[in-house]
Amino acid sequence: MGKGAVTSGDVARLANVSQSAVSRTFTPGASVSQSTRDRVMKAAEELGYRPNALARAMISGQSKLIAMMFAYLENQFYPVLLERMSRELQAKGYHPLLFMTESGNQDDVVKQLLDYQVQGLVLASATLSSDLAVRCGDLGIPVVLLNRDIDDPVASSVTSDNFAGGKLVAEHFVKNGRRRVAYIAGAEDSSTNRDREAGLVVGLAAHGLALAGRFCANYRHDEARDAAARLMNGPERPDAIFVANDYMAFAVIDVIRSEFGLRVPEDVAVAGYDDVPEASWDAYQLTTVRQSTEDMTAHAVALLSDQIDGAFVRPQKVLLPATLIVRRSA
Amino acid sequence: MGKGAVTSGDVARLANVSQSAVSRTFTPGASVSQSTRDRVMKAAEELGYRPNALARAMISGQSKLIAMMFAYLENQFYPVLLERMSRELQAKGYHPLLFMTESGNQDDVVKQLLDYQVQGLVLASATLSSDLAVRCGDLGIPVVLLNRDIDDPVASSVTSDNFAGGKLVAEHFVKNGRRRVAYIAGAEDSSTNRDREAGLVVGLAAHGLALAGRFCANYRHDEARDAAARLMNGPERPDAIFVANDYMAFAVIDVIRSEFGLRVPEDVAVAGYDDVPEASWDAYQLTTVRQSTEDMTAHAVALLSDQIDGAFVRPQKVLLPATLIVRRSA
DNA sequence: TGTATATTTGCATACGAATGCAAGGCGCCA
DNA sequence: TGGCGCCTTGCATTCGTATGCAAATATACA
Repeated sequence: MGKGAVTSGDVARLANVSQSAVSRTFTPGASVSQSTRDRVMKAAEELGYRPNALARAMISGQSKLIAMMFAYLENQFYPVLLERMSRELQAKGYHPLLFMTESGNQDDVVKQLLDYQVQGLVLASATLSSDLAVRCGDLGIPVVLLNRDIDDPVASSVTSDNFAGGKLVAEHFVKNGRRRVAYIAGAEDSSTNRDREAGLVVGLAAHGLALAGRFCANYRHDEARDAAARLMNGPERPDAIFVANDYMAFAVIDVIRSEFGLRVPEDVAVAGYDDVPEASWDAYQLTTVRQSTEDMTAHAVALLSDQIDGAFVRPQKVLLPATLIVRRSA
Repeated sequence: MGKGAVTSGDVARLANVSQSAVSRTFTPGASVSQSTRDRVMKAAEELGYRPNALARAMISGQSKLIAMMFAYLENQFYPVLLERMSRELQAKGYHPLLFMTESGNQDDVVKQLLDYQVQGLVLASATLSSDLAVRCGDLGIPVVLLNRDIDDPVASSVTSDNFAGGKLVAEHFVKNGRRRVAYIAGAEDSSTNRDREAGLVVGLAAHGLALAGRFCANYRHDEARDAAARLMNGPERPDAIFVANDYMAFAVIDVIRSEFGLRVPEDVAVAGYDDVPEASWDAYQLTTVRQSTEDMTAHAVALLSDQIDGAFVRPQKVLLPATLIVRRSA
């Protein structure tokens, strides 16, 4: 049918103007008189014309594409982040190009997204390797890390104050009389995990306590179940467990209740991190540290567009406040 | 630095060949001798050259972009779908462009995605308006509906056998002695919801039963809580509730337990639909109807690429089997 | 060795829109 | 009426790559 093949030339012919006039009509701020603009718009409407974003991107160097890389979406925090980011990018006239990475193919993925002349890159799973970000940053593409950070100053990052968050949990546990506090870690090499654990440890130390146990579950649900079981079977059963994120905390609570027949929080208190929507559900009522996805995405988008607009803007590290949300689980 | 501005011309110059030779080297199936290919590849590597996908798309008409539209990602089923779809598209050399729609902006979104010359469209939330699909289909862009369907034959669709699934639930309830079966609906205008309800009603009728209650919760968690409360407070409290999807079923179980202090399934049985990962978690152990996301996405991608490759391929309606997964909740 | 065929190669052009440049139109003021 | 400046407009070129065509080279076969 229409074949979608309506070009600015077609519109120009129908409106009796040059192709440039059509282009200018669709370019905000270009110099066109009201009368030709009207004629062009009328013709465009009649033909159902819309500017080809690819052609436009080529000549202007503005693809309006932003790449978003995720390693997984199982952890409910990431879909929330993805949805918000996408909406805000769209609102600003950008379009998110989604890339799911696997452990082996990160290099390929980066090459692919560069092929599409993306104007920015958002990395949003905690398990992506750091030198990827550096590589893109070197190519002049703004990079924003969401919910993680790396030492290299080439990339911006938006995280909550994970250290403070971990400390809040420690203090809450101690204040409620918990003495044997264990930690279930995410991935050892993630900054997020490191900081949360450090906050917990420091917070406990302030009251003369040390970790009563620790296992790494790599941000995975099944490994979190194993870790919880091992903690509960250990020589010194903990009376409180801080889990590196909510997603794993749900697994921990499940194990404590179903496999050990114990009560949360009476027998074991559990706290998570993120405050995903599911954390407030009755089945878990999870005490957790909230990081505001609104603020995270708003900052991320602002950082991106600032760097895109003004080449002089430097990458920044944004640290958002962490809030303890006390529910029944601790 | 590099500015990413390495073009095929640069490579050609360094390799002492024409720009065409470079282009052909990077075009599978093009005619290049092994020796020039080697020279080109060496030069390309040296300069860090990669073909500009946008320019390539313009000339070849193959953007390799697939638009994916979602209305929301809260329901855990959609992130799963999104992740799988993205991975499979990537594996086939396509790239997913993500669009989140709101009730008001669907028209804008369609225009935007058309601007990017997408080669296919995946609609994956049950609440998206139907004429979107039709409009794109009319423009010659293959459209695949995931987990929903419309009457118009212009769009392909991949759904599970929702009617059969609803019936399975009815039979399971009846077999276990439930007599007062209620239904909590998704959105009234969604085919998925309609079919699941029809299956339930027919299945009950086969045993001389009628619905003991029914509320619509629009696929929303909070509305599902309200609906559950109203059912439980109603004149004839149900002994079983079929909820149109798992996401709402979790809310229903929460209300039954927390607000009414009743047990699932002893007092009220609950069944959902989708078999999202969370359904198998101990806190809910939700009996549900599984629709295989593997099969759904595999079919969706196959339908898309078939239609893209051969313009003669007709849209198809794929119906996947529905399997009852019996867990503790019913 | 010569001719016929297959393979490579470069040239030139196309894709669709944006934009610098210069020419045209208009109004303003003296 | 002439001269100056501003706003519009069209022409031509550009972005980076793919591809039809014809020329050039290599290969096959007699």
